Amino acid sequence: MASGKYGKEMESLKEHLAKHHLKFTRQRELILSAFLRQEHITAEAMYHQLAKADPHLGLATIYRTLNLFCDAGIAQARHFGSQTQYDNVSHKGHHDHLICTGCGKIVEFENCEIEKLQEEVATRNGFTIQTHRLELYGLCSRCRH
Amino acid sequence: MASGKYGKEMESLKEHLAKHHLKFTRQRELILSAFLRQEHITAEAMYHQLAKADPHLGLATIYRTLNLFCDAGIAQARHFGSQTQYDNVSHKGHHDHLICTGCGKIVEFENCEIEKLQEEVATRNGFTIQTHRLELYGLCSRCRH
DNA sequence: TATAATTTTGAGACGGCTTATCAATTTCAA
DNA sequence: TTGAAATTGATAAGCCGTCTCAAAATTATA
Repeated sequence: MASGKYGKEMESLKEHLAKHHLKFTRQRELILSAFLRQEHITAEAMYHQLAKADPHLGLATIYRTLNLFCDAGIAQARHFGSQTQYDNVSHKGHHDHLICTGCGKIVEFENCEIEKLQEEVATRNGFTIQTHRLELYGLCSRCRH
Repeated sequence: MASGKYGKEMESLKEHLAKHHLKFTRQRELILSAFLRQEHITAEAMYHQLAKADPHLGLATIYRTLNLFCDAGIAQARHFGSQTQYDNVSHKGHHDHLICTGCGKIVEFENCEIEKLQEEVATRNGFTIQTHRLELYGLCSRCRH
């Protein structure tokens, strides 16, 4: 099965495409393969990164495709400064962000206890968690001075 | 003392103005009074809200002033969607959100244990938290069936 | 108080990031 | 294979926030 090539993300994408009568294209496959190698990336960065693989790939297509990934639950958009970061949910599943409001530095962290408490909160409210977003904004040690 | 009218925020602002040789203006007072009534607001929303009080107040002035509040520690900018939300720092009773990906239902919750763990994570990484954002995405009990 | 120096304002121009448009191309089901 | 439907690339358009600058307001100085 060709779709096994990129693992569960490809499955998620194909499922989403089928469900919404969308098509599987060369560009979408290319962008997915590149995206899965990242923890998070901007559309612009991906545009430059893929310029060699396909010089004609348009920036609009990258934006559209990354947004498609968000709809399919593979990516998650995060706004910082004036740009949008597209996070790889599979990497992210267990890592959240500490974001310095001074210099923009981003530190990733994991905390099982927090995740466990999140599950409890969800269960208490009758929810089944699919994904989450936790961002702590503050000043890093350097910017505090 | 006239500056007591809006409490400690006015003190913070005047202190900041004095320190940086900036001036206290009618517009800054107006915008501060409106800002303090909000938990968070966008520049655009404030523009419309103040249109009656002062039809000539410019949008640029609102942006400049909200950014000034950030510098003075009264407000905190946070990017949400394509817009910037200016959070009122003095309102720290912030709640987090459970969001149903099926029907869009939003449930607010608070969890002190999670907050405590967040503080720990931040401290361990040398950060001082100013604010945070926690969103749990999943299916509510109704949408799961 | 009058005057001078400095800052702020408002209106609109501008720039960066993202989305919309549309003709040509590609995909996919029949 | 064929035709309907979706996608693409190029670029125009849009949105948000900042910058510019002359006029106005505020503060310091005399």
